[in-house]
Amino acid sequence: MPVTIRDVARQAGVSVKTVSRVINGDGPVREATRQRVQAVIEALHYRPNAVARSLVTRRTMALGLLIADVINPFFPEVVRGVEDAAKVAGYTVLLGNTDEDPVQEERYLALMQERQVDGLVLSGSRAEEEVLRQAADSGFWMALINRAVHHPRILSILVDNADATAQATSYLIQKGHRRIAYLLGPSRAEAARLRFEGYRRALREHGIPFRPAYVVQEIPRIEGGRKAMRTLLALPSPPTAVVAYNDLMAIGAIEAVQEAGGRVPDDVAVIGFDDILLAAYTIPPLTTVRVPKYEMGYKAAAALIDTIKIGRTSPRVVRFKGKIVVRGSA
Amino acid sequence: MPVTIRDVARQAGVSVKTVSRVINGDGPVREATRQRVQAVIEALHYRPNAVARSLVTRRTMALGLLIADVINPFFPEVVRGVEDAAKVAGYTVLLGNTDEDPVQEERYLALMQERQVDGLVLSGSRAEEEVLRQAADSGFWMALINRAVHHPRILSILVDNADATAQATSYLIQKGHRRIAYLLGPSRAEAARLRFEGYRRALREHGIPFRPAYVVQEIPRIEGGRKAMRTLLALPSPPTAVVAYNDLMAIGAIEAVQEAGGRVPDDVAVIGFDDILLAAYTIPPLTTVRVPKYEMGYKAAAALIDTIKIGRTSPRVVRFKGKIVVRGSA
DNA sequence: TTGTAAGCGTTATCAC
DNA sequence: GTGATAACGCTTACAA
Repeated sequence: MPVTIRDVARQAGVSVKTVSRVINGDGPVREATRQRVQAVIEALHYRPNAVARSLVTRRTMALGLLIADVINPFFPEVVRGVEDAAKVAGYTVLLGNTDEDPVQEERYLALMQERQVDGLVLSGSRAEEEVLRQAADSGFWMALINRAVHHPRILSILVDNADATAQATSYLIQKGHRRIAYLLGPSRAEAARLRFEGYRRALREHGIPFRPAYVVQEIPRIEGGRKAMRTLLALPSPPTAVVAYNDLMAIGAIEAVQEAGGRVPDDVAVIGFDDILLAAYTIPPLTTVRVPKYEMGYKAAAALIDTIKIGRTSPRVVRFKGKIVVRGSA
Repeated sequence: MPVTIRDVARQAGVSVKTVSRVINGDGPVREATRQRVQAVIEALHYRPNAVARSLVTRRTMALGLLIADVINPFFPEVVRGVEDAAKVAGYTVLLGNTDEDPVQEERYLALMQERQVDGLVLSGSRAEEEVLRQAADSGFWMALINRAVHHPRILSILVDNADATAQATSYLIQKGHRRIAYLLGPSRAEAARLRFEGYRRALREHGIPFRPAYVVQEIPRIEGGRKAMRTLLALPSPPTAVVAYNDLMAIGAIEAVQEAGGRVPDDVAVIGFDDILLAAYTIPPLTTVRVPKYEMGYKAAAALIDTIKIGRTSPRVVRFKGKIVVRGSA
């Protein structure tokens, strides 16, 4: 039988309310009483039951965290950022992997609501906007990383996807490239759309015509990048440079070029996005856009917690800047 | 105001118990009643409050998961394994990073108990054995990954650290190496002791004298490996091969050799442990011992859940085999 | 097949 | 300063 607040009260010869006061350090308690209660708490190894507390306070001091997949090297840093911010504020994190599957994400969303988490951080979210809106309407606080949804209970933590990709593309153009391809990510992802937009904008600004054949969409993994690059290489006039939706695809692209007997960056320059750990270790090391993943996770959780505390989102959107990291692939 | 089981009952013109029966699909309910209740549940968007349920059932259907650090490439796969097994069984995962710090780990342990998780999975655990024992004594179920503690409520999920390292060392010996160094991990880690033991055993079995100067202890990161290797390289008679506690140290060692103008594996052969994603992408790609991280995480959670269900650990220890993956570094 | 009442372990209300 | 007592939203006897 676990020891309860009642046991402590009885043992200390006080009421439960007094014990509660001692635990939470709120209401007034005579010092002598406090010490006596404290002693009993330690003697009995009493631990307050957070479940019972949550039932009455209506707060679980827990945050849900839904990510696409921890094994995907983009997410661990986000997770760590969220966890650190949560810890600082006394919150616990409930983790779920959604595999970029709207159905799984929605299922988890419902689960998190049942579990009464005080707020939810979503990274790699692919659920229908309507579903997110509905959850928010029902009183749920959310922070979206790399996705924007305009709603008074939804916070968005963004990186300047379009600008950063435009910069990366311009960088290639300045290096003399004209035949620049784009490896497109999943169309459900807002980030994918925005990055692609940045690519097109840079082309436009430099007066380089957009060629649909230079855009290949694939799954945002190494295999996807490899496959996409093979397609591009088979073109009558293959590109001399490639901008990828993310590092994983970029790495796959490098592999495909090398498999085909080409050299990177001499034959084909490759530039990625995210700056995952692996990026520094490929051959050649990947030139990419660094996304402040940890910081974004931290900020998402910290801002969400603030939001919950004050009862409104302010600010509604936080923007981070991506930064080109020039290494060997472009 | 959130809608409760009472609201549903009132609206459907039945008792709360009947609604409860419909939700949980237990007791007998007339089909017509069931449908009526179900309709009201949907109309009202009713979601049972898991906190209230947990308070009375005394089960949270939640597992705690304490790891050293999600950013350390060893852990994401473990996390994913745990999460997948938990999901299958209807459990939720509460995540915590302990940074291999006993103090933080113990703090989390207490927190998880307050939160009433049904069981706890620990990977990269560094808490005092006494602390774990005490938690177990107080009725807490635990699964330890890569650490053995003999206790009726503690499950251990192990990889054959000693054997696998002995194999790796023997592999080097068979390749003709005689001056083989060892990069030792954190002495608090049981895995570190066991792997080191395997190294010594292999040496002994092949009649190669053990040289203390060939053992360097460092933090189990890339920097640690680099530092340790530099020390070894400065020896009057430096080793021609190195076995590392983990891949991160091995990667650092490779870097140190190359920095010093040496070639891997020609001048110094390097062999790691774990087989993290990065291992396949270093130059040269790392020869290492593959540890079934995902499987160990999955098994830990699955076995823990079984254990909770039947009320006893059976079996008490699960052993996995490491397997040498020969790539380019040895 | 359905309902009533008690109680899970806390905190909140309001009196003393 | 301190203590009864009523919630919180649900499940579990036990009745009906």
